[in-house]
Amino acid sequence: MQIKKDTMKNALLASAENQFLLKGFDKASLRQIVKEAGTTIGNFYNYFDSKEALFESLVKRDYDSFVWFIQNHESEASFEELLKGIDRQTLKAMIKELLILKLPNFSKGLVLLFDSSHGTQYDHVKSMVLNEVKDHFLEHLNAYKVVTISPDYAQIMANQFVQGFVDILRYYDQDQQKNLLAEHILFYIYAAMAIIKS
Amino acid sequence: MQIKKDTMKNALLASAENQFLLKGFDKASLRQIVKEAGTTIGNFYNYFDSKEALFESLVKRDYDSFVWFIQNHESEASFEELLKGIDRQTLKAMIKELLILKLPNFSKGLVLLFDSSHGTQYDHVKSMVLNEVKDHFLEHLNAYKVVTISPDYAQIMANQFVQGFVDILRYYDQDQQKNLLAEHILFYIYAAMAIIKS
Amino acid sequence: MQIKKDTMKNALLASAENQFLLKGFDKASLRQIVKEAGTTIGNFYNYFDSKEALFESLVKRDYDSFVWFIQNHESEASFEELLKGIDRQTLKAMIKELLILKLPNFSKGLVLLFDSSHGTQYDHVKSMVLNEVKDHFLEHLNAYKVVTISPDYAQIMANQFVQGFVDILRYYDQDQQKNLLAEHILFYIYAAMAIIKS
Amino acid sequence: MQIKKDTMKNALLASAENQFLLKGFDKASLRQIVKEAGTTIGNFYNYFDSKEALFESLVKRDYDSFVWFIQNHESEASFEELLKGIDRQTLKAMIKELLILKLPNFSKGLVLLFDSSHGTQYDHVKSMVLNEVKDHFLEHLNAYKVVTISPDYAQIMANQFVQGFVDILRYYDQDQQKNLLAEHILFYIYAAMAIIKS
DNA sequence: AATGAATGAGGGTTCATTCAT
DNA sequence: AATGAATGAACCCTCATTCAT
Repeated sequence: MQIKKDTMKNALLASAENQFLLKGFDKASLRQIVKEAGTTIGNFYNYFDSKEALFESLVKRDYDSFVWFIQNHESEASFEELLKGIDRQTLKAMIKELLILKLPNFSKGLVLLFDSSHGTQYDHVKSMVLNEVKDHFLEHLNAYKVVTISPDYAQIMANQFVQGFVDILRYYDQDQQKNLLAEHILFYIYAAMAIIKS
Repeated sequence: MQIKKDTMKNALLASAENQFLLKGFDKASLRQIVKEAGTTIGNFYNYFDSKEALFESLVKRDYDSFVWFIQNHESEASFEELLKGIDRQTLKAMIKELLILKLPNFSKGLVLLFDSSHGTQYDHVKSMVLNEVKDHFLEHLNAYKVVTISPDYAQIMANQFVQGFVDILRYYDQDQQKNLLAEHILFYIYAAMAIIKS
Repeated sequence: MQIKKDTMKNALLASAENQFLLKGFDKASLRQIVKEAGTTIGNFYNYFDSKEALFESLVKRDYDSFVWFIQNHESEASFEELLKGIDRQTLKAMIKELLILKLPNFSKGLVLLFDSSHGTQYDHVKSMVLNEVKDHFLEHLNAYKVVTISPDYAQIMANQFVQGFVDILRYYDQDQQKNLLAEHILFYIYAAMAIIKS
Repeated sequence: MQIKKDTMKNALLASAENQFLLKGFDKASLRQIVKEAGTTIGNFYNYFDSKEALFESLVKRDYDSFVWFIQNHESEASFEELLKGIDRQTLKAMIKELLILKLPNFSKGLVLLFDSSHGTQYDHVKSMVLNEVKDHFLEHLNAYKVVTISPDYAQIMANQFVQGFVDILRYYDQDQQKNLLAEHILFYIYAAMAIIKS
């Protein structure tokens, strides 16, 4: 019984993830989700209380991981030190190691959270994170008295950074994610350094 | 009760722009749009043939400008030459001048085109442009034999670049746009140069 | 002024006749009618009080003629006498002459009255006439003690007869109408005679 | 509140048949249909995919039967032979037997098909059949060198014949249909013979 | 005489959710 | 655990009609 139940629940979660990623929360239709999972509308409500609860199920674990990460990550002040005279390849390897150590393993939940949550209680998460990231950027830039980047563009930069982050989670599996994330972070570090030196 | 034609039409266009930007084409409801414009659904159809025609009205001019720009812009090969020994401030000024000369004045239409057109005939525009930009990036990178950036990340970079571009158009008025766009382009040039040199 | 007014009114009547014949009263749209007449919805109401009044204008004269004809036509008892030994060609010519003398000149108004009046006050006309014709048929058949035709079929026959009558008015101009109507009546006379004799 | 599935579906089909016969496909409203069936619009879509699918449900079987009949009916050339010297009663009995053998049992579907299908995919059926019947008439008339019936009137005759056919299906149950159809056909045979002999 | 803006009711359809079975 | 019937609100759109200009 228990096994049977989980099979159905997982099928629903899988087709929901697919539909939510494809169309977003609001435009994904329950009818399509249950059809893809091979069951009926009525039965769906034996497993989840609502469409929103279904979304929450997909997102909760990643959301919690993410909140934990945000609250516990230490400043990567060390990064700047690493920059002196270290070649690109080595630096990238170090970043990757750090990511593997510190970054939780995210699944598609985080993508849903950022790009498909319009209409849910998680609606605000993306803009919250964006602000966080923007402040982080501004802090670093101020530390180096980089007046060459306007606060306006810092906001835009933050949005781009997050967009890249989400794209990596969206389109690549966990093997490739850490690699691309390292490349991603490196891109911003190099860019920042180049501007600082200019 | 009789309102001059253009007044009502503009009110409809304004509230439509607002709603489309907020919720996207599909999720924006005519009822909300006409309510915001202070009229009724029936009257809406005295001004526009359909919801899609309304969207097109908001988007057409920018779309045409954009297509013209894409087809007529010359390669900015000159950019690379400019990099040798020119200081940041001067370079940014030069880019800004180029933008003022070559880039059409876009309004929010382009933002709608890129971020709110799901469900319309312009659905495909964003992915087309993304591909174009990605190819452009790959071309430049290949020219310098930059093997340090993976093709996968080039795609992600393209998406970020466009995202930044759209954000600038979305949140800033035309006075600030050219300035921020110059900063935006400069950011990618510096980043690219730093990576090439690494 | 007067001339101008009539021109517009006639244009409206013409396009209305066209649309009503094409789609029937209910499904013909005022928008299409005024468009075809080269004017606007608002202006339409300077000429007619309502859609129904427009229909009435098209139908009134024929309706009155028809009512007058129904009430004043004498029994064509003479028809039966004519049958004895008269050849077809002569008979048809005589019927045609009678039609020319007695039958009003109908335009498309009668067609509208019969086949396009669903939703108007003339809705009932067709069934009224059908009953009249059916009774007429039954009367003649009873006179000859024709038990070979069931009352049920008399009703059906009446409907067919009227259908043929309307088709002739609908698809042919006034030159051909009298000719075809004679052929039509002759058809029923011959059929009746054949059955009586059988 | 739960009604067994077939009960509701049949109620919907019944009220739909009623409304379609009364007003035709386009003018019949789903709201009225569901009201008559004692349910709601939303529930209607649990039973049928669309208004058109509902119509198709009412019409499909008769349409298929009819197409089969049209394609497989052999020329009734034998009819003419039967005419020589056979009395009316016997002839009618023979026709009726033939109908019972060869003609499918039609319900109201065929009536809908002919008289209420404007706006559906079956829109063309009636005019197709009319042409078929007209050609059939012309063929027989030509065979006997009947120049006394004009091609114009053959068309009108065809329309009347079909009208009678549909009326019989519309207003009578299956017991009476075959009987009246025999009478109907006989009427046209006698009429034709009388004209030929004239 | 003419325009077209404004209204309100109704058209077919989709949706998430509830509930009897 | 599973079915799908039932609900009611919302979707985009069309209609005849009214009225200010």
